[in-house]
Amino acid sequence: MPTTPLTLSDPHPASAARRTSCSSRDTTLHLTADEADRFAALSKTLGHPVRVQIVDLLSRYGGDVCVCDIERHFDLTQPTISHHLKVLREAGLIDAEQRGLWIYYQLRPGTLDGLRDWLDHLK
Amino acid sequence: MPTTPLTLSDPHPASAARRTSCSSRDTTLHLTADEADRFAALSKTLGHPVRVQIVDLLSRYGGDVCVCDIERHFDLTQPTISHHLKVLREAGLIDAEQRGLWIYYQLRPGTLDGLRDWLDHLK
DNA sequence: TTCTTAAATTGACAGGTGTCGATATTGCTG
DNA sequence: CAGCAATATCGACACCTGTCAATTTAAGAA
Repeated sequence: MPTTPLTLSDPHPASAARRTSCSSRDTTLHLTADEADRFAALSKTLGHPVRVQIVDLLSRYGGDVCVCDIERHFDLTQPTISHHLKVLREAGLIDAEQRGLWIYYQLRPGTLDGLRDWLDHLK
Repeated sequence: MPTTPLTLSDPHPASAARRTSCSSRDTTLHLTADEADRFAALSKTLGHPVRVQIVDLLSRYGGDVCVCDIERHFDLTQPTISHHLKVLREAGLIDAEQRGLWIYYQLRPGTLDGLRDWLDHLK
């Protein structure tokens, strides 16, 4: 029987003076789960180069941009572009408006504000 | 035989005055493929709430944070946290430094600058 | 009403992602 | 050296993603 009991349950015993110790800082999370989920979802939406280009295009050409003006820039089929637009729409980043046969897209203002602010204040 | 030939090949004929037309703006992409790829890759890396929290934690606690101080905040197994750290490492967002048995992580400065600037100048 | 065109939807498929349990690696300690 | 503790890696598996061809939907135009 050992004279000193095994302290298997405590990974950072203050009593273990011999140990170099990992300093074990008393960190706490400062983002809520909801904030982290939201930032992650928005980031994921921007996680494809075609969607990055579409967002950039809509940003630069302000008003409304027709789907056919988006499609022409990419070497992808029409359903694939339509899929990326749907991903952006469902994330709340862009809005669609139908005029006649055509559908125009525009950036929805404000959606990226939270993510942008978080990135701006990092480090 | 029709007197007016079918113009199947031209989706936006200037001659079709009767047509409302989608205005067909002369848009061009302003991001290079490399920039879009880079922003997308970084965004993808931030596309998981656990990685968002890890980045935020490392940002707030400046210096070095031990893996065990990261793990305690999540209800996930050690290999899963290790996986997320690897994803962040391989994207160049964080750096690891071993001291004794422990491994300390820190945010690598500058990696997110391009993405941040892009977001800042959107719209 | 029928035709045409723009865009969305569907279904399929290959490849990627997140998670875990099990195992390996590495460094300290006795 | 042997044992232990912190972290990484491996292998498996369910689920998600990007892409395309085929089809559908919806809005003019004839």
